Amino acid sequence: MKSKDILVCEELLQENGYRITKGRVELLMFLKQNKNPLSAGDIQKQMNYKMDKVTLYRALEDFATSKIVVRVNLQGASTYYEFLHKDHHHHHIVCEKCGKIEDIKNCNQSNLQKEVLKHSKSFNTVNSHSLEFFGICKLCNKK
Amino acid sequence: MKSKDILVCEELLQENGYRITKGRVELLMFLKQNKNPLSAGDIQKQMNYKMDKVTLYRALEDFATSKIVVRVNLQGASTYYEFLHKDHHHHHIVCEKCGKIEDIKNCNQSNLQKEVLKHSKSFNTVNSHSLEFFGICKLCNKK
DNA sequence: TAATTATTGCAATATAGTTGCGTTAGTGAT
DNA sequence: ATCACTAACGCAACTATATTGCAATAATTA
Repeated sequence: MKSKDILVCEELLQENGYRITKGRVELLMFLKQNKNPLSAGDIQKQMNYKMDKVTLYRALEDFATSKIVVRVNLQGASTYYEFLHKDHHHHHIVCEKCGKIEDIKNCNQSNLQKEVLKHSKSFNTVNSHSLEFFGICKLCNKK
Repeated sequence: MKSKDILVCEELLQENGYRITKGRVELLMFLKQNKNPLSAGDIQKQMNYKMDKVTLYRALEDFATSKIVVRVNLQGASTYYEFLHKDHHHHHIVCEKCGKIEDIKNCNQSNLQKEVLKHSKSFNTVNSHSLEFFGICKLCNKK
């Protein structure tokens, strides 16, 4: 019998018009179970199911377009990906020494975006925003 | 006689312990006069004074460390750089169609960062944050 | 002016992400 | 079940972004 997680992921794929392939189900499960944002490289290394990087990038691109996953821009070279748990909109704070990431949950999204529109001259639509904090975690500060 | 801009840039270099070289002065002037965040590629193409990309990256790295310039993470492959005009802390909204960038000035920085510390379990220091909005500008919306 | 060393440019390399294309395998219709 | 259609896949090659090592150059200090 299939686990609930598999079923949820398969449904997500179907709802968005994708085929239910082993690779995409595994990828979604992996992202869903991972609390932190992960780069494509992280995913390739850490996921048990192995897929070509091209396949991985194409799947991530599709998932981002369909808003199944969120792209996160932190400092550094690569883009990070995070499963989108609905009604859990959040941001991150990253430790500049050890890379630790914590979620920041209090973000009044619609207020923030309304404020922007109130002050903007040339924009009348805000689709998304990224908000990330950079600092030093308590552990690194002790050292 | 030297322009005021040159003098300001030379002073910035000196204050931060860098040598006053043609390249670094030209680069700082170029960034200072450019209102939008620019990628390393943009800078190489648009700046009259030509420098090797390695030299450029090393200068930008130094300037970011000394907080003479700010690194901006937008969507897309490259890091953007912006001259740091003191007391003009701001963020950006980027048009997802045409790439137009507008500054967003109302950001209560210290409030935002205090809020984060209030809610964070494992952090006690916030050094910086990035906040970028993505949407569609009025012109693109008309089309 | 000489000594010191930051800065520069070149070549090579690393890392992230993309494109083209032929093959494989889900899906929906028969 | 089988077939036709085409999304998804994997490989090779490629592009873009950024970094490292090293020898040459030039800004600064003594």
